[in-house]
Parts: sequence; C-alpha cells; structure tokens
Amino acid sequence: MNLKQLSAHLGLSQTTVSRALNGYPEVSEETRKRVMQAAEQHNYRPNTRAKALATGRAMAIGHVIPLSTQHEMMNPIFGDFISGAGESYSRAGYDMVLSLVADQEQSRAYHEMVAKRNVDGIVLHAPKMRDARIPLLQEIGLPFAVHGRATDIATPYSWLDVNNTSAFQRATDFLLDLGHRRICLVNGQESMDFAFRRRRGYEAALKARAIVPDPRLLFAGEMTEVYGYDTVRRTQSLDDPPTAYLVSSIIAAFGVRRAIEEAALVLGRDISVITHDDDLSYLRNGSDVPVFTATRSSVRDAGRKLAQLLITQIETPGSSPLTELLEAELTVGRSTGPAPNRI
Amino acid sequence: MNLKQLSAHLGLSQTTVSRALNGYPEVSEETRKRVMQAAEQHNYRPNTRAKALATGRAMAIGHVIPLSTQHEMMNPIFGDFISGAGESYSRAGYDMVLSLVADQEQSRAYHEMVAKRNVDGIVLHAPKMRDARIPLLQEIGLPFAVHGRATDIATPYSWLDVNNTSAFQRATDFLLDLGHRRICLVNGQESMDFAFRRRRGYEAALKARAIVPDPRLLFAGEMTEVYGYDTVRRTQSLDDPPTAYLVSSIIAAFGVRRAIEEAALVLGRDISVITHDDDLSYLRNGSDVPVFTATRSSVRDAGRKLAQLLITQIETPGSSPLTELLEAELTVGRSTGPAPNRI
DNA sequence: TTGAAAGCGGTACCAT
DNA sequence: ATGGTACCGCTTTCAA
Repeated sequence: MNLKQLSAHLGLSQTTVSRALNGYPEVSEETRKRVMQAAEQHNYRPNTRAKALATGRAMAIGHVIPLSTQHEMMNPIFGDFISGAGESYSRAGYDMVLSLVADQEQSRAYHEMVAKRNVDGIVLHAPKMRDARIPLLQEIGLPFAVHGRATDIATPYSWLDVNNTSAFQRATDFLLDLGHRRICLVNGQESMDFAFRRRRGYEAALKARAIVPDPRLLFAGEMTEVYGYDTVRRTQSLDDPPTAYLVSSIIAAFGVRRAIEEAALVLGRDISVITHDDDLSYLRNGSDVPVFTATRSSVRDAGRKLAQLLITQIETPGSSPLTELLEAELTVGRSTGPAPNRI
Repeated sequence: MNLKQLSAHLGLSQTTVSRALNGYPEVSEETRKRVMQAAEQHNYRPNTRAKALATGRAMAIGHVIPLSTQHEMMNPIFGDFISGAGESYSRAGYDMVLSLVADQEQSRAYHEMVAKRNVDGIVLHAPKMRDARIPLLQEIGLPFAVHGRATDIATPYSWLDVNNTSAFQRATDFLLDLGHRRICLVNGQESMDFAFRRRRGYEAALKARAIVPDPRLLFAGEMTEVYGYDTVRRTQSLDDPPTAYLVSSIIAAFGVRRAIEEAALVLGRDISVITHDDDLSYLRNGSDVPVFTATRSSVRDAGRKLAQLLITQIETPGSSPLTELLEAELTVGRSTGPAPNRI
C-alpha cells in the first residue's frame, strides 16, 4: 500500500493524506482521523527511499569501523555501545548502517557515503591522536560525532568520551592506596587517543606521590589476550617485578589473568590485577585478584547518548558541535573483602 | 554533482550518460570513455535513494539482532561474522543495515522493514528451534537467509550453518580417545537451535561407545562467564566429578577456565577443557588444559559466504533456497605436546 | 481546508 | 548510437 493507493481509497488527494499523516495543522481533525485510521488499518508505511529522495534526508546514520580495529570491534564494549546507539536510532526513526572498511580505503569510503547520500551523519570510532578522518569529514561537510576524542585537532567537532585520564588516575590511586609501588600499565597502542589519555592518568597518579614511572612497566600494544599474557610473563621475570597490573582492555585482561594465575602457581607470587571489565563478579568467590570494572550499562548509555547527540546535531542545522565527557563508573571486586566498592 | 549536471556538462542526455555508466552495450566506445572520465573527474556517484526508487532495489541488507541475544552479540564470533559479511556486501555494492530489536517487537520490525522498503533482504541471527520469524518472513515475501538452522520448519529456506553436530561429536570423540569417560557438556540454552544440535553430537559420540550420558553432566544456560564458572564449581563438588568439559561458548569458556584453574589449585585435580575458541595459542606455554578451537578466519568466512548466498538469492529471482553446511575447522592445543592438531 | 503539479535523481521504454 | 519522456513514491509550493 502506497500513498497513491491510500489516497485513492480515501477519495482524497495525496497531498491531504500526506499532510494528515505528517501532522500538518491545516488538515481538519475529522479528515485526519479518517486518514490515520485507514493508514493503520492498511498498515501503511511511507517508502523510506521516496521520502528520502523528496526530503533530502536519508534517515540513516553510518558507523564506520576501521578493519584494523577488529580487536576493538570484537570487544564486548563495542557490542554494548552499538546496542545503546541502536536504541536512540530506532526511537528517532533512524536506521543504522554499518560499514567495515579497510584502513587504506577510509577516505574513499567517506567520500562515497556523502556522494551516495545514504546517510545523514556518521559516527567515528576508535579515533587516533591526530585523526585525519576528522578534517576530512569537516571538509566534506557531513555531520559526524566521534566516540572518543582526538588530541591535536584544532577545529571543534562533536564527541562523547569517557574521562579516561581520570578513570586511570583513580584506578592507579586505588592501587597505590593498597600499598603497591610497582604498577604495570598494560595499555593499548598509543596511536589510539584513549591509550594516550590513560597513560597520562596513570602517570599523574604516580607523580602526585613522587613516584617516577618505570618505563619497563609501561606497555602499549594491540589489545589481545596473547598480548596481556606475554606482558605479564615478561614483566614477572624482571629482577624487580610489578606487584600490580592496570589493564586497559578486557580482552588483554583475560590473558593477564591467565598469566597471573600461572605466576601465582609457579612462582608463588601474590599479584593484583585491576582492569575495566564486567560481569566478573564471580571472581569474588575464590580469587585473590581485585578486579576493576566499568559497568556494561554505562557503555550502553554512552552509545545511546552519542547517537542522540549526533541526531540533535543533524536535526538542528547550524548548531555548534556538541560534546560530552562521562565519568567512568568503576567498581572494584575484592577476593576476600565485602561487596564491590565504587571508587 | 548529479546526473543532470554531469550530462549537461558533457552535452549529452541523461539517458546516454546513465547508459554509459551502467555498461549498456548501445553506447559508442568513445562516448563511454568520455563519460567515464568526466564521472571520475567530478567524483560522480549516483544517488543511492534515487536509484533505489527507480529500480525498486534498496541495495541494502538488514541484519536483525534480537536484543535478548546480547551475549551472542558481544561474542567475538559475531564481530567476525559481521565483518566477513561486510566484505561480501561492499564488494557487491550493498550496505549493511543493523537493527537491534527487542524480542517482543521482532514481528513489527520485520513488517516495518518490508513496508519501508529499505532493505532487499535480511539475515536472521540466532534462530530458535521452531523459529516463528521464518514463516513470518516467508509470508511477507522478503528474501532472507539464516545464520544457523531451525529444526522443525517445513518449508525450505536459505541457511548457512556450521555442522554443530559433527563438530561436537568429533570433540567428544577426542576426549574419549584421551580416556575421559565423564565429560561435562556446558551448552547454550536449548531453545537455540545450535545448542540442540551440539548436544546431539555429544550424545552420539557417547552412545557409539555405549556410554550412557549422565544427565547431571548436561548443562544448558545463557552463555556467560559466570555460567561457565558456576557450572564447573557445581560439578566439581559431585561425588563423581567430570574429568573433562566440553564448552559451547567462548564466553562461558573463560569462566570455565577460571574455575578449572581454581579447582586445580584447591583440589589438586587435573581436568581437561575443550572448547571452541581461538587466539589462545599462548595457552600452550604453560597450561595443562587442552583447548579446542574454531578459527576466527573460518567464522569470517561463514559471514562472507552467507552474505554472498543471500545476495545471489536476491539477484536471481525465482531461485530456490540455497543452503550450505560448513565443517567446523577445529584445532586442539596441548600443553605439553607439539603444535596444535586438527581433529 | 483541499488539490494540482512540479520536483527529488535516477532508470527504462519508445522514438529517431 | 542518442534523446525524449514517463515513471518510482513522496514532499512542498502555489492556487483555489
């Protein structure tokens, strides 16, 4: 059933029916009621593409995932984020278009998206520090919002980010309060902006207590289990091994935990891990590993908010860029202690 | 730059330019060359929506993710699958539209998709045994392909599945060959079709050796870490605890491993785990846990293939449903042994 | 308050 | 080989 058929059925013009359906004021209440009912009854939905063509709005938002960030993609975080974003979109009537693009084709992909006009805006994931995609999109003039931030970009743009610096500073403080002095940072590659910020938080906490960061305890790599595992093994064979780990990724944390447990077995060492992670409450049962968690619901929330932010920007043309900085909700589960504490 | 402008610029009609660009034979080679060049130079891309409206094809495929399957969604498997599918789509010029839909809104979502006409087909994820979505889509007449299969659906439909039965049969055989007799199956909820098939494979292997499956060693649940962890703890306190675990999900496997290691520590027990999992080659280093893996590349491959299958079906109308059954590529990494073996 | 008609940017049929 | 023109299904301006 399309508009033509519906209006023929009602003995009205397409114009009137369209107006009735879209809430224009100049339609009599009686007509509107009739139209609404008929639309409902025939399960009428306007053809998105025709509507898009006529209005110039695609009612869709693109998420571009660089293929190199696959470890990010397969990250539970990503799923939660996307599903939060999906909520906002469906509420506002937008579709979500996912594009997985090889790194060398990023620029082409964006140009294509804007030329093909099948999205009204784009969400940028996994920004690098001086991310070239940002000026590119600004130049193209396609609305976008960044999940995260990119340091060293002069012109303002919309973003939503977790306060990585403060989160890692708090986490480090927490470990310092426990008496740890040699804390190993298992971080993501520093080309990723968030990794840079996390290190800054870590260092700030150390400096506040006049501890000089040991460069041998700083690691940056692709956030895989193997990486986490290897990092622990390597550092545990130092003369002066770390007594605690601060892990930047849930995936790496699996490897870290594994290695820690081995180390505990083999070397009889007692080590603390702290990571952002979730759904690991069970670790409290028998573990001697404190776990530092960012709740899944807060990630969903971030997705929801970023999507909403982009929609707002798209729908209020001429608006200046919007930004939002979220404080990470962190909890720590202790093996022997009571229920997890917020820190 | 749109077609009108481009053709004006070239001094040709829109018709000719369109034909030249779309490879119709009746255009002179010379004209075609000129047109192609101009298009390239002006970075012309046809407006997807106009094209869609004119041709009746949306050039987009929808993936509907039931929100209840979030643990599936956040599964690394899902990311790999999607990224494989993405490859096929971009090669064939399709967009991928992701819809995250609450369970109770599934039906509405499908109806809407077909009415709004913004996808040419749908990929169905996480089919249940007698999945109502399949007859629904068949009735609606929207092309679709299922990732997995649904038992007890009479009319044929397109699907691609891994041979879950044979994979779990092989895995069980492997453990039996190692001498295990009490093997615990940590399975997904049996409303999920794959879980049902996996149990069947497990039972078939046991029965082939005249072993009666112990119902106390059969578990079906939501595939979380906690679930894996709890299952091991519960079963290890049986009078006659299992000596090996066959785990149906990578997420649950993390919890299982964790609990196994604790059990090894606390009870001094030596337990084998087998699961499909990947990127865990490092476990060979110091672990006494055999790990059963399905390679990530094979999952990507599945995504790629299913997408291609759906595209084929869409583009050859009147074609009968296509199906493909993949044998799982499984490898086992042993702690003390040499490189992993395929089984 | 309602309707006719001209787009939106393409494709495809029918002429030439 | 090329061009004119009528759609595709909706919105929106203008006129009644």
